[in-house]
Amino acid sequence: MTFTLATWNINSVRLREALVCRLLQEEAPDVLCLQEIKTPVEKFPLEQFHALGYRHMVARGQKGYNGVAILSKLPITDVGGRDFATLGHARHVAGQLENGVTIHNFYVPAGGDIPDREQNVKFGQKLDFLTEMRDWAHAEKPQKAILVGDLNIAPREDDVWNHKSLLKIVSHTPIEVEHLAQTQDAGAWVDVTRQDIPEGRLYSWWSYRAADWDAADKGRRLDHVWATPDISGAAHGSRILRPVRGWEQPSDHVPVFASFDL
DNA sequence: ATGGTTGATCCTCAA
Repeated sequence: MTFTLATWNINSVRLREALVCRLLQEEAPDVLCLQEIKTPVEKFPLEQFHALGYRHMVARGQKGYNGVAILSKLPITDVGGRDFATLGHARHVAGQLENGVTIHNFYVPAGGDIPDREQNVKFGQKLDFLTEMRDWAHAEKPQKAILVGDLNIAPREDDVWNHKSLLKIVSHTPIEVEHLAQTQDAGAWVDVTRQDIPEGRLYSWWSYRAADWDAADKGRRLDHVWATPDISGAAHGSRILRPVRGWEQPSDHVPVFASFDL
């Protein structure tokens, strides 16, 4: 059986309910992982997604900020959501499909503007969150697992529009890239997007602040799909849906897709 | 070096 999964930072699911419906209708992923739903779970707009065949969901929400959800056509069991770095934020939820695959959906803290934990508490919290993800992966020894989400780090030189000019910009600093690499190594996670598309620039986010995001094209690859080695060979068909950034009243992130033959 | 935009909620903070 082949299933297709997508991850998308939606930046308010209540405001962009229609955009989610459009993606579900046009692309029909079996599973859609959302970040920054910005709502408590009880106010999540389920009805239209249900009507489109997405009858299953696991989620962690909070009022106004953060929040993660996994919408699925396939039955999915809630297997927990952890409060990494003890921030009291809804930034992780995990679900298990009937084929035994576990999906972890993450929204890693953005980290503020100054890349120094002495001057900026949020940067320290971001690094601590990644360190706890590393320790968790080391202890968990994940198998048949997929980890997706807005990890808020663009690790490679070709994951950003200009490597040199972003070295001191939060999301591409060497210390963040090192923390992300340690998290990835601890779970033996394979970067599925780069397994499928090893060469060339890839972006999944473009700032709202650019006058013309498309022409300027100052993007970063902040959104990731990882898999454990026992199923990474089954992955194929990765895509980043750049045109979604041009939809009406868009999120600043676009969906990242991957398929698995399992 | 600076300012640029968006969303939710409260009149500012986070991204």
